[in-house]
Amino acid sequence: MSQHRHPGAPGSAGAVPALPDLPEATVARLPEYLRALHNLADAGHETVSSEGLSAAAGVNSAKLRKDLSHLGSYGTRGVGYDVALLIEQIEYVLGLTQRRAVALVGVGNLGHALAGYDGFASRGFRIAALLDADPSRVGEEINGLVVRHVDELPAVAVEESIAIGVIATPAAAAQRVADQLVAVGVTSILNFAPCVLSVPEGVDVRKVDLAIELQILSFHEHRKASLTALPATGGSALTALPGGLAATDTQEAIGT
Amino acid sequence: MSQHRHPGAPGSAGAVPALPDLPEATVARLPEYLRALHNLADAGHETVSSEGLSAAAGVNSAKLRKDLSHLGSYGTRGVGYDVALLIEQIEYVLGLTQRRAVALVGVGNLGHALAGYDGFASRGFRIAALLDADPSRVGEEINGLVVRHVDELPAVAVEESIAIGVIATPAAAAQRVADQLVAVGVTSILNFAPCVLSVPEGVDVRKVDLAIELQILSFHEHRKASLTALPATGGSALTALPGGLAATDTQEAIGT
DNA sequence: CGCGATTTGTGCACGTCTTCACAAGCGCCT
DNA sequence: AGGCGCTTGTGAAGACGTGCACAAATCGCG
Ligand SMILES: NC(=O)c1ccc[n+]([C@@H]2O[C@H](COP(=O)([O-])OP(=O)(O)OC[C@H]3O[C@@H](n4cnc5c(N)ncnc54)[C@H](O)[C@@H]3O)[C@@H](O)[C@H]2O)c1
Ligand SMILES: NC(=O)c1ccc[n+]([C@@H]2O[C@H](COP(=O)([O-])OP(=O)(O)OC[C@H]3O[C@@H](n4cnc5c(N)ncnc54)[C@H](O)[C@@H]3O)[C@@H](O)[C@H]2O)c1
Repeated sequence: MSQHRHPGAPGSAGAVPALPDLPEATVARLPEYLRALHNLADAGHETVSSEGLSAAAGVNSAKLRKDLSHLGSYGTRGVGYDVALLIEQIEYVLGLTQRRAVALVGVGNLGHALAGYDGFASRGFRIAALLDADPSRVGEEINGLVVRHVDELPAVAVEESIAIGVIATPAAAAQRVADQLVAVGVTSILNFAPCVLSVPEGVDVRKVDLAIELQILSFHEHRKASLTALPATGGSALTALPGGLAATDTQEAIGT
Repeated sequence: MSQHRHPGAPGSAGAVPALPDLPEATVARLPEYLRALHNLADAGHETVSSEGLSAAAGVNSAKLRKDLSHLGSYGTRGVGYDVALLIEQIEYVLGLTQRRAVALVGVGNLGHALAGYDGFASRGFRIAALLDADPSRVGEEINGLVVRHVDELPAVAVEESIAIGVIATPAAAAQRVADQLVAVGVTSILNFAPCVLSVPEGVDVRKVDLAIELQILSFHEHRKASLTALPATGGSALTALPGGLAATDTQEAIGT
């Protein structure tokens, strides 16, 4: 992944392409397709059918075809999609042709883990700065990066052309940090703190909340339990028993 | 119209198995309401209007009312919702009246952070076991819990009545771990590894993928940039101008 | 050169989610 | 008691997302 030509392109031409207006649901799935495609490429596949790719990504094949058709994608009927080309296309649409610089604010428990995560680098991002408010943490070196004080954010933003801010501070500080990020021009924020952030229009915020995920699972556990407590139909019972391992396909995904 | 069973009876008399069949979208928001409610309760509020709660949770008030109406919840017209009662109701529906035991598999970079996270405990869960395949990690104590070998999973599952499994291993090991979890009766899995898991029907899997979140943000960045850029020729329209954007006041506006 | 096998791209119908708008219910004040 | 303002709960409409089913396109082969 060092070359990137064919930016977009059906119309080819040189000018900046009109970015297709993708449905949110599609945008949320493209990264999944991209990951699956990279796996396929590594495995030596040059082309892949919608059936194959959809299986690898855990979605319905018709949905996948529709998603790809939205970005004016090129598949070949009777053959499938060219893996390398599709990777290029998706990376272009997602804006991954340039490696975006990420600033991570809050280098605590979670922040440390994130700072040391190489999944960022391999998927189009560069952690360009670590920031914290705690003087005792400032100066610490993690993974080759030195933690700087959050007050240096304005300088750092310019130095590193920060495009995305990640908030990993306690909830109480999150809004303040978000304000600071917005103030230096950041228009995309990934928030790990369990709280709602207020930001001006034009700024995108995505939230990751662990406890919420668990609580959703808890609901389904609760529901499953309340169902097994009733059924009278003699069917194939099974409750807590392991039984056989008939792991088959099928999804179980829910969008954010 | 029809009489609803008595609302979440924490005391659980004898039979209240019929759990309302909530829309998935609603289920995903309930935890958010719950968090907001706890904040309100801590702040001393005894009641809250749908307007107030929806603002705190970052959603539309009509949506909130419809969500709550689904779980047969009773608010009082002209007054609002009783905060304490609503908390009870939502916790009941989400199955949080019992503290569910969580097994965390993969105590590496991320696993360490999760193990030390107190947001679990305060939101209805108990990390009951830490498991890893690396012998050199087994025996390590984190936050009062000793890391055990993943092969002990069957024993641990019984000892601790594990209800939910969290996978924080590399992607290559995730499917295997999922199979092991399923084999010991776990029917809810939270997966941090960037891969698709195959599980039998009846098992719920939720995935958290950091890179995907960033890539979605990247798309919107790309889109925003392509909109603001017009005449300038080619090249990436890097926007590193902090002073450019409005200073912004930071109130209102929510990212969806 | 044409044919059959294959696979894409999409029209359409259906289900889910969101949002508006408003009647009905509730408490309070006079 | 009656009226008034406030807030819930919900009908209806529309936006959005999903998946089937099939025509159109393409390849390989005889
Ligand atoms: N640890 C986890 O596994 C985990 C999981 C999910 C969510 N979270 C959430 O992520 C956030 C961080 O969790 P954590 O466990 O790392 O907490 P932590 O207390 O270990 O780390 C927080 C860090 O933020 C820094 N900080 C505080 N105020 C700041 C400010 N104004 N500017 C910059 N830095 C500031 C602190 O100095 C500290 O280093 C919390 O909101 C938590 O709820 C954590
Ligand atoms: N570190 C992060 O911030 C971060 C962020 C997002 C996603 N992730 C994902 O989370 C997962 C873990 O990341 P990490 O940085 O902690 O990796 P890590 O290598 O630090 O830790 C992985 C741990 O899993 C253990 N393990 C390996 N195979 C196992 C098995 N079969 N059974 C039990 N344990 C096993 C290893 O011994 C190791 O302790 C990865 O899939 C990663 O992509 C990590």
